Amino acid sequence: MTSDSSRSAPHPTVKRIPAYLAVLKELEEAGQVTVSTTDVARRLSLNPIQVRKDLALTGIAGRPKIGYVTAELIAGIYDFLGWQNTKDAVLVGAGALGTALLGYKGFSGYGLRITAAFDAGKRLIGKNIHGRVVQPMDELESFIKETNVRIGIITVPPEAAQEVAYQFVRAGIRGIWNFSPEKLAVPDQVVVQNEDLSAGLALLSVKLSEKLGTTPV
Amino acid sequence: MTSDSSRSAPHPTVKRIPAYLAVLKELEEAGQVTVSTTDVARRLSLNPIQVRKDLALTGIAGRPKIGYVTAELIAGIYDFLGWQNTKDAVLVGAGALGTALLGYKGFSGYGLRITAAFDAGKRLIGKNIHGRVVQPMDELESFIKETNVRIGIITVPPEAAQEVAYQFVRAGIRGIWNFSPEKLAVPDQVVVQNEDLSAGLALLSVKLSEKLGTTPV
DNA sequence: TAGATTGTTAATCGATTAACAATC
DNA sequence: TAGATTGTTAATCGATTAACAATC
Repeated sequence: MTSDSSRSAPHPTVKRIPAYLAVLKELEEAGQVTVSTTDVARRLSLNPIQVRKDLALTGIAGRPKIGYVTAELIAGIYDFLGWQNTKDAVLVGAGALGTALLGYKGFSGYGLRITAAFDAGKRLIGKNIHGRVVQPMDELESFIKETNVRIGIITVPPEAAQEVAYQFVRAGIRGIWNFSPEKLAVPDQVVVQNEDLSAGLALLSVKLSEKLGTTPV
Repeated sequence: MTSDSSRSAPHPTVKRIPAYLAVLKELEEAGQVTVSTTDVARRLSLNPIQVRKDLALTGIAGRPKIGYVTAELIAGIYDFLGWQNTKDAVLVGAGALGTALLGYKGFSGYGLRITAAFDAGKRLIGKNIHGRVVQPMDELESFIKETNVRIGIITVPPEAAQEVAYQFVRAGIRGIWNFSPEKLAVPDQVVVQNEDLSAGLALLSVKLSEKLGTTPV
């Protein structure tokens, strides 16, 4: 055991891991049996030392001069992220964004399967979206309890988000993937991951202004 | 002038700014004429010192004991982000995610207006999505040049993303908002903001494993 | 063997937090 | 006036990068 397992993994590192996974999968498909961090770093415009340190978290060791066994590293990353066992999730809010997520093929590669969709709007209930029939909100809590699902996805308008979060928590959801711009109040034992478009757009705006020389003040 | 305008703004700060904006707008609507960083920080579970330092970037000064004038601070943030003047953008990839973005009402509050949508699929061309008619790819470059739009949004499958980026660059796009998981090669004068679902999901997975006590190794 | 690569320890860098004087 | 709040300077913390020994 190389790393101190009591310290939790640094967030910046965790966020880079999926990019490593994508590159490694590509290289594996191209028949590359071993891979060096120099190579991975170059493909992602990163520092090789950083890549090495990040990948050390998986517990997979490389060999000097040789590098890492591609397949071993891929398996190590799946283990690290817990993506080797597919986890079920429920989605609430079957609007445009919810529909997009329900139709997204890539989640199977990320160990996620959205098993059910719910919505408050009568117009959407009963509609089949990419193989899942939209269910009414008053069935949400019993569904979560019965199927023991632990991940909830929120794609409702901001004013409805907190109420959905309350229902999630009451029913036993432990991880919330929040696509609404609303900050959610949840108890300590529940984790929230916010996907905030406005933060990304703010960064794009500022980087763009800097690049264009139009200091935005 | 308080801050050194030559140093570019720290990314973590820029990403927090929209959250401040949302809180301040809410408070303004509730009739709160002045606001303290203590109050803003509490509502976002942040450190007041950090909020104060972040908001200093806008150049707006507060007054001891009083706080900041809410409206002034809001205006300052709009200025800082360059969101006071709405910027036009083109979107390529009119699938589920593209449709969701085309239908998103919130962008007007972020100074963004998606003026046109393009797609390579004959099935989608001509379709009216939230008021914009999907155009064929061979009209993309001329459209960008004619309308002088500077922001491009990519919501195509990963294998098509780089080619779209090339077309964007040739036509004069300066900022790319990339929703595909593909790393894009672009020249120095073009900025790219990646919205990567897999990074967010990786963080949720790891945080969840830590919380559930199932050390994922 | 020589050179490339790993992996650890140390140094640097940048962001966050603390301390505190100024002030309404 | 006293207390709350700003805003600056200093200290701390954590992540990135550099240096370098080990090794295939």
